Amino acid sequence: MAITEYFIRFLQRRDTLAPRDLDRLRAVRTQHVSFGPGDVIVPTDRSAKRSCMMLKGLSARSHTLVGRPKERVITALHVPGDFVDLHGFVLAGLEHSVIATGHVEVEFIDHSELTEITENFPHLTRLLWMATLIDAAVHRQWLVAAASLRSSAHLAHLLCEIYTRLNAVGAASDYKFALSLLQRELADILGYSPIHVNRAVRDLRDRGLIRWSGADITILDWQGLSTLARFDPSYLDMERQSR
Amino acid sequence: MAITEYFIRFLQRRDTLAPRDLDRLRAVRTQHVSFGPGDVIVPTDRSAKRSCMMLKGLSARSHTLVGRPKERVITALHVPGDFVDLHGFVLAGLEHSVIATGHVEVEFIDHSELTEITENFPHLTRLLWMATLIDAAVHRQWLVAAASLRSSAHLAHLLCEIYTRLNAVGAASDYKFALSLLQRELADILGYSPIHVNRAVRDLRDRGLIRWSGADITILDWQGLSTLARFDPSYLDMERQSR
DNA sequence: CGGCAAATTGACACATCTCAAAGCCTGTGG
DNA sequence: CCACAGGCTTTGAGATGTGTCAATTTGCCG
Repeated sequence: MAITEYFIRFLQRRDTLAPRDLDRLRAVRTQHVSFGPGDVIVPTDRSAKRSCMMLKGLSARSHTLVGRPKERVITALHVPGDFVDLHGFVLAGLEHSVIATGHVEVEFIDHSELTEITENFPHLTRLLWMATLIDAAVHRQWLVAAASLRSSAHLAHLLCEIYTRLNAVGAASDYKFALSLLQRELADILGYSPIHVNRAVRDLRDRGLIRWSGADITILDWQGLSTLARFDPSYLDMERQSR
Repeated sequence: MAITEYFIRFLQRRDTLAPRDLDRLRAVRTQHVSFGPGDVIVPTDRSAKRSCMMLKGLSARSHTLVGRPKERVITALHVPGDFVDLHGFVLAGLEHSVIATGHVEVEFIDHSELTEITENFPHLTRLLWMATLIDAAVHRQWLVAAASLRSSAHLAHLLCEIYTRLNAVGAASDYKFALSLLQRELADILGYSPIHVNRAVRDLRDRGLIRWSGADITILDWQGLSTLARFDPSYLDMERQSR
């Protein structure tokens, strides 16, 4: 199988891909694999030999604390087109695992391919680097949100971000999207108890900002939701630029 | 001026630098600049032409929220040897500013030098990439700490991390270090009010874990402090490895 | 000595957590 | 087709954590 077009779209939105780079990307060979809810896509491993890219569904980076194996913190979510554990290629390994929330399809890419790209395709290398740096910018925004927003606004921020990211790769439109996350998992993301997440969901519903039934979410009032969340998408770095 | 030896030590601790790479690094030309408390080292700028490396002191990445210019959130701290805004080289710009806390000395490096390195020194490029990914790993750990630790433990985690990072580059030892941060700034880091930070400081003091007078901190009981914080330094990726 | 900014303390309000129970949905087996 | 079981969602009530406001103390610098 060849590399996902979602990822190529992700890059092309942000810079111009030279034909040579594009050809190299399309020549990357991948292994397609499916996962079900809760499955471990990438285990914590100090010696991974491949990285994975999202094709379908939603995955999460899950951390456990020393001495408290039952508590879990989710530090990132990944949508189609995201190169989920590209950082595992450069770091000595992951300090977290990657899990599927809902049905997920991914493509695995051997690190040998990435090494070859970094040896011979400097511009493409910078774009891969950029992809990991956008992840880092998202981490920072989550830190900002955690430090400055109360529960409803914090949840609202997450919803704005996910919709924007899904929309950017063409995986959502019309302010509707599917979010295969349990309230328990939302709690692990936002750092609240599941009960409190529930109250935040109800609050957004009561304010008429969203409709939420099962996994299907509709944003009824984007203006209201993004204002409440003080959402400013510039951290997603979606401008085209020479890098 | 030449590039700081701190940074070379940072890299050499994590991988072996080929003589050719080491020579290239030493040939990087820099501009040395000093800053005082509160000074802006790097403004929010969509078109920065250089990045900065810490030589002395402590700097912070500072975010402001849309519509609330007085509220500030700090999402990262940088110690000597850190390549603070290396990510500004690959991203379209910074979504935050970098400020000095206390007296700071930095070296600025032109992006043209970095471009040249990424075109001709693939292994060195991967190491620069790695440096930005370690920053991202620190972001994730801050997210974990924010979601799972209460005030004293959260503060304890920050102290453990700073000491470990200072110690790793030889800028602190014997469990003593200088922290040029106001309680107000600690509050912006941890996401608490200054008053609550004060309570956390007192708590750690009362438990006999630290001594803290002015900017000088002594960790009296490393074991106790790191256990309270559930601190596990593996996210700092300090193992030597071929990358 | 005086003046400021930071650190500290106390009292009270608000946000969030925990525990417990009830309601809802969905898949399964009879 | 129905009854049931189990997991998720929703709700309530009381405990704990954290924020705000106001005042006092401390430490530094002119």
